[in-house]
Amino acid sequence: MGSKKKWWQGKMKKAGLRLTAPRLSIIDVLIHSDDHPSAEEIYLALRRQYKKHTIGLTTIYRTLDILVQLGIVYKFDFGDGRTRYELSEGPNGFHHHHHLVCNGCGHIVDYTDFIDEEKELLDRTEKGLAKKYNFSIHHHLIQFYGLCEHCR
Amino acid sequence: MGSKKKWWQGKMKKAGLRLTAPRLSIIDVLIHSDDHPSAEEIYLALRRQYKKHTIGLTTIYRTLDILVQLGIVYKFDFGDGRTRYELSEGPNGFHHHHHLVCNGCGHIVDYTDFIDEEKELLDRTEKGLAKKYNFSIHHHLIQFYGLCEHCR
DNA sequence: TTATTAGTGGAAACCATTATCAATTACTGT
DNA sequence: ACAGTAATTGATAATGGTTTCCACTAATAA
Repeated sequence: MGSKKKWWQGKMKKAGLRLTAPRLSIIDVLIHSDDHPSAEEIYLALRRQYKKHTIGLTTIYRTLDILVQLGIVYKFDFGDGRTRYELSEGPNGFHHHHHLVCNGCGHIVDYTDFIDEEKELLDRTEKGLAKKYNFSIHHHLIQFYGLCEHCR
Repeated sequence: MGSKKKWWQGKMKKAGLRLTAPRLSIIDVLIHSDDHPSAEEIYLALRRQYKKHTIGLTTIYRTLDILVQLGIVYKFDFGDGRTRYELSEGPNGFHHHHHLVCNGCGHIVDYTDFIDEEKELLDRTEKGLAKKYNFSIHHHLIQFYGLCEHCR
């Protein structure tokens, strides 16, 4: 076993941030979550996990902000009034996907189909936009909205 | 000049909604706006316009909700803590665009470049997703995030 | 016109997020 | 290991965008 470092730890260290227990726990929740928890959902998950010492909601929000800044976490608004979060890469590497949102029940599908074609076009678009509008582009967001079979 | 009906009026009528003065005013603000006003900005614009009778903020929110339901208006979250709105079609037809958002100052560029290529791929993706996940897809959202030249 | 129903808007409530600040904790150099 | 120092935490209070309530008004139907 080599010294397999968790990829986000390097980023945090480099930014001069401490690897505190709350921060690591929050990332841990995100790793073990297969959807897009809100700050409160993360808070509740941590409460369940560590009965004794609760991590304050304030800390959750603060930490998520930091992680978003560092690009470790992505931030989404699916229109249900709360911000939702997900890890930008899976625990052991990249796993890019986009979202399909049901306007009826709020159900969200993470799809990876078509990602390659999309990615190719997005890269091209990104370069074009960056040049024309003099932006440095860091990331993009694609969502499709509609109704799932149950809400049809 | 034929009987050129405002396209949204048909949609509203068909939905059994009344074409009241407040509703028409709100759409009017959207028509004459070249950016993405929030509910409050629309409220203030109307206040400026009609000194006498103010249209309540409640009505603005309610009406926007309805217009979003009907697909007359699109709803966006650019991450500045308020929901923003724009007409889904220009006053006399279609004018599809996507958004480029500066994370520094919040400046937003509406771009139409690359839209054709994007559209072609999106249509294809949309069909594929609809079939595979059994969704009926109504619309999509694409945003690029980065830093503009001033915030670089 | 009257009856009926849809729409309005001020005030109060709601609730996700942010600011405050005293107490705690992680890292540094010794 | 230890103390010094600056970053971090978290309970509480405040903020602010959005919704709810509900009595009043305006539009359509009979």
